[in-house]
Formats: sequence, C-alpha cells, structure tokens
Amino acid sequence: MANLPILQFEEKIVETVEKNPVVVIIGETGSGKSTQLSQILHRRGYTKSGVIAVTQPRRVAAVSVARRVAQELDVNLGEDVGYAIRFEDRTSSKTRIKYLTDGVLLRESLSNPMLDDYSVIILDEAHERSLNTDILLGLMKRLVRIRSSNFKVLITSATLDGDKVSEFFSGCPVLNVPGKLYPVEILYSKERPGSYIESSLNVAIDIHVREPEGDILIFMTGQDDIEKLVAKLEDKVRSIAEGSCMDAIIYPLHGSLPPEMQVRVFSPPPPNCRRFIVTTNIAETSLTVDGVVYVIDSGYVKQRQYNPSSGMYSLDVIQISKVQANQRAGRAGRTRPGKCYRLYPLAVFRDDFLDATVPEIQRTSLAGSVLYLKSLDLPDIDILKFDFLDAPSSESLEDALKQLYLIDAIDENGAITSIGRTMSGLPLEPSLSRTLIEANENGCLSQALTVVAMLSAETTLLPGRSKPNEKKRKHEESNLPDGSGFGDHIQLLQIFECWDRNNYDTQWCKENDLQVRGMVFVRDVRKQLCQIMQKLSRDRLEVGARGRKGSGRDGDYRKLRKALCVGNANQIAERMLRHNGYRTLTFKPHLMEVHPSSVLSTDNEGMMPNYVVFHELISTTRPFMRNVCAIEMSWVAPIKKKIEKLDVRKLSGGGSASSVKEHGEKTEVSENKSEETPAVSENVESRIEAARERFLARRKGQK
DNA sequence: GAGCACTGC
Repeated sequence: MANLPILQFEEKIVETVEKNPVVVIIGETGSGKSTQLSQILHRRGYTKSGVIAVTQPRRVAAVSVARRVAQELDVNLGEDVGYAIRFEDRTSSKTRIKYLTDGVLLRESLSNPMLDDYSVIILDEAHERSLNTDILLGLMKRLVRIRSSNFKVLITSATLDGDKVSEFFSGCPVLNVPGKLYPVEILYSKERPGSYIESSLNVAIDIHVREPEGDILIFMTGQDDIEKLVAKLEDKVRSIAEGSCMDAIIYPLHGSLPPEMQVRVFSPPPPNCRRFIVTTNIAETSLTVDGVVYVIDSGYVKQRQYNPSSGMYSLDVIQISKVQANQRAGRAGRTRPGKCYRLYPLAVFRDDFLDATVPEIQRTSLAGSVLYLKSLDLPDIDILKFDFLDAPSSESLEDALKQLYLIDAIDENGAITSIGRTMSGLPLEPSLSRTLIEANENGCLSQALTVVAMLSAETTLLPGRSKPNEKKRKHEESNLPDGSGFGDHIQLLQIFECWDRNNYDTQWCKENDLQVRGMVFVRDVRKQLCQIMQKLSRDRLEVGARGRKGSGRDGDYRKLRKALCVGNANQIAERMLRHNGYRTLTFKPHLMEVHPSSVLSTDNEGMMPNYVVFHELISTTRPFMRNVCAIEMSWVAPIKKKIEKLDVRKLSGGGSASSVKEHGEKTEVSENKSEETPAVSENVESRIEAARERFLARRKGQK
C-alpha cells in the first residue's frame, strides 16, 4: 500500500478538492485510485459531514474493493466501510465509506434526489461510460450547483477523455496520477491481415518460439473465433518438436463459459509452461489475468447496438477505440515490461480509431432512462435537453417517448402518469414493469412475476453452445414444458413452476440443461420484485410461484397474455396475410420472423398467430423476434387506436396539439396496413413459404 | 431452423 503512486499526490489531491467542487482524476492502472481516494478524503475529515460514496460499474468490483479498504483500515466490512449492490446491502449507520454500483446510486437518488447522506461522491471508472455512469454525470452536474459548497464530486477517467469531462464540468481541474504499469512496447503490423485468426496464430507461435517466458493474451471478438483459434493453436503447439521450447496450455475465456472454466485462468501454470489465453473483451476490464507479458490485439470487438427507427438490436463486429486499444496493451505490463502486437498499422490506429468508445447511451434503447429522469421530477431539467456528456440522438429520445406513451407511462403531453411513477420504482425495463402492474390488476401477478424475472435473466439461463450432435440428442430428450403452444413467455413460466415444484433443486437444473447460476438469479429477482410489489399494494398479494389457486382452469393463460399485451404495447407484431412473416405496429416496416428457437406453435394450416408480442427484435442473419407470445386481436384494437393518435412532437413537449397533427407519423403507420410492405422481397417470401412447407411436412411425420 | 461482446437496478 505504501508504495502506491497515488499517495505521493495526496497533498495535491486534497488541496485541489478543497478548492473545487468537481475534480477529474486521470488514474492509470495500478495507481490505487479505487482504494485510496476514499481513504485520503476520509483521513482529511470529509467523512465528518457525510458518507463518501464510490461507484463502480460492476458488482464484483464494488465488493472486492470495499473488502480491501476495510482490511487496510482494519475495520469490519459492513461497519465503517461497506458496500451496496443489488440483493445485498452491507452497510450500517456506522458506515463512512460506501462502495456501490452506479445502478444502486441511481436507485437511491430516486428516493433521495439530493443524495444528502453523501459528502463526497466518487464516480470511478467513468471512462467506461456505462449508461448509468452517464446519467449520474448529468445528475452530479446539477447537484454541485444546488447543493452547498462542501459537497464534492470526483470523477476518474482515462487519459484521452479527461479534458472532455473537465469541459463538461465548466473547466474543473484535471489531476494526473501515474500508474504502476511497466512499459509496454507496441508493435504494429504493416497492414491489416486478411484473417486475424491466422495472423494471431502466427504471431502467437512466433512469440512462443522466440520470446522468453510470460503468458500470451489474445483478444478476439467472440466465442466462434476463440474456439477456432484455440483449436489451431493446439495443433501447432503439438507439432513443435518436443524440448525445443517450453510447454504450453491454451485457455479460451469468454462470458458464456461456465464459471469453473473461467476461473482456470486464475490458477498459476505449471513450471516451465506458457499459457495462451484467447479471450473476448471480458479480459479488457472485467477480469484481470496475472502473468501476462504479451498481448495480441485484433483491433476488433463485438458490440450490441440499437436502431431507434426500427426498434432493432444488432450485434456487430466493429473497430475498437484508442482507449480500448491502450487498455488492452496495458494488460501486458502488469508484472514486468511487456509487448503488445497490434494486428493493424499505426496509421489505422492514429487515423481510423475513435478516441473513445461510443458511449452506451448512444447505442441502446432509452425508454428506461427517460422514464427514470421523468420520475425524478427535476424542476430545472427538461428531459430532451438533459445535460449529457454525450447527448443521445433526438431520434433515440423520441423513440423512448413513443414507447413510454404506448405503455401508459407518460400521457400525450409527455408528462409522467401515475402508472409511470409506479413503473419507475421497479428495477425492470419499462415493458416488464408495465406488465407487472397490469397483471396485478388482472389477478395474475404471481405468474407475471415469474415471467418477468425469467426474462430479465434469460441470457444466463441456457448454457453455452454444445457440440451439434450432442445438442440434438439433448434437445430430443428434453423434459421441459413447451409453453402449451402460446409461446416463449409461457414456457419460461412453466419452467420456473417446474423448478419450484422440485423445491429449487440445483440437480434438477443440471438435468434439464439450465444454468444454476441463472435460475438462482431469477429466484432472487422474483423475490425482490415480490417485496416491491407488496410495498406498492395495500392488499396482501398472492405471489406464490406455484400459483395453484385460481390458475386451475386458466389453461390458456389468457389473463397473463393480456397483461403481456398491455406491457408490450410497443412491441406487437402483426402477421401478414398468406405467410408467417410479421411486421411491427409501431416501427418502420420490416419483415420479421419468429426466431427458430421459439416454442410458439402454428395452427392446423401451419400458420402462426395473427398477433404476437415480442421481448426483443434482433437482426442477425435476418430480423428475428426473440421470445414471442400469442395475443388476441381484440386486445390489440385499443392499442392501434392509441398508435393512430400518437403525436411525437406533443410528447416531446413541442408544438401545440392540433396544429402539429398532420401526416408524418400517422401515414407511416397506416401505410403499414397495406399488404405490400417495402422490406418484403420475393426472396424472403419464398424462403418463408419453404419454411412453412418444411414445417407442415415435419408435423405430418410426427402424427 | 438459428446462434450468444459485456454489464446492471
């Protein structure tokens, strides 16, 4: 601790914080900023007037840093030093230094907008620019203006972003704290390789044969490429003559790997053995692997983006930013001087790479955040002009408003409704919180709680891809319920009910190919939602997961599906005549299909339901709806009326009611009703036709 | 008949 670089800057930091309400700290890796800044200010008396809060983008970080600081101060965790993350609050009235995720701080500010328990708020890792951090930055800017002068905000950032943050906070001072990294030599390729898998392979083997010991960390974009490269590396390493160089172990590392496979990289290698770790950008920030001396950087990353005009997500391989490239290179210099092989030329880095990663706020749906800001009721803040470090596009904000309007969270003038207020108290995306509220009124809350909890953990439920033949076998043997033909939401409900009947047995999860971690998370979420709903409702609610009462004759799940329809009024698709392609009611027309993994079934003619709600639109090889549920036309009618009335300019608080209402939005929607949708090509039609025939053939075969 | 970067309330 004594040799942490940041401690040499203690006087300078204290002096600057004393004189300024906001200070930006550029703290390189290993500077000790996450553990020391709070302690320095604690020593200097800043905890006398309030608690020092330090936010982290990740839960594990909040916990581990808090634990570390408690150790250094020799106090019990949860007393003077504590942490708060979802499901776990380890703080007490004694707590002076509190580590928390930025999501938790946003929740706190909902019930206490002045955040006046805190004398200092440190936004750590702000350069990662998570959606939550960006909203907090905006809120902090407002807070320092309206709270007394002894309230302090510290923001830690990356070298390339510091001036921008300082400018945002009216030119506040920027302090540089050097890190404890060893120098890393950067080597550029002469040109972009045709295949970065091949190129990585060659570079890695070259290092292995020529360079002294030290592990190699290779950044790829995804599981597929990682598996390919791992296989090639194993081949090559085996073909190298025994004894001509040291041994080698090759590890893949990515998020869908089971935890026990992920932690293998933390155990030290056998002697005289070099480790090759082929990773996604999980090793860029979330996981730190010791012993790495060589980094190979493909220069690419896979990123999820949202298109507000189509309501569609896509997962694209894109070029990394300079900040990311430097972060990756830094992974080579943690234990001794290292080398970073960039598989792209210096000119590309210098001229093509963005300085910083496009912040999440500019590539995600903002419905939840806009509702959050609306619910804060800040008198001096206009939602569409909210002071963001990087503003989202007006298109994206308008999309959020439209969505919120359709699910009754805001009225036609853009003002938050009482439903919207209730929704913002639930830690869910808006469509899910709306579903819960509707379900509560329809008497199917218990089922909805389960569906919503399952959906918010959906990606962590199923294990990573298995080998094709192995998977086929498992699929056929699956004893899991099938949604009774109504679709994926119903299946998710039935799966959880099964698990409940099996007394939450972890073995049952394993037997049914469900990730234990994911299911346990669902249970936690469900429990948390139950508690919140109980608080909101004066009556005692029926929330048992088994839901035997009242659901006996409800074999068609009508109440639940209707609640889902209301909650997903912004995500309804209408089937086109004569084939199983769909289009949304609210977005620019695109042909979409039900994702093949869906359990939604067709009728006797092989046709899908006329109307479905979907949880997500994702464009991969084609646009797909993931997680769909059959709904009825009569439920959709009132929503269609509402869509016709929709007037975005009024929602965003501009223009008067009648004068604005012309074509624009309206024509777009009514055009959708014609049978010919622009995005439908013959090619797609015939593909769907073919799919339908295949389906019918398969069904006949089964009978 | 398709396919999953990473977080978080």
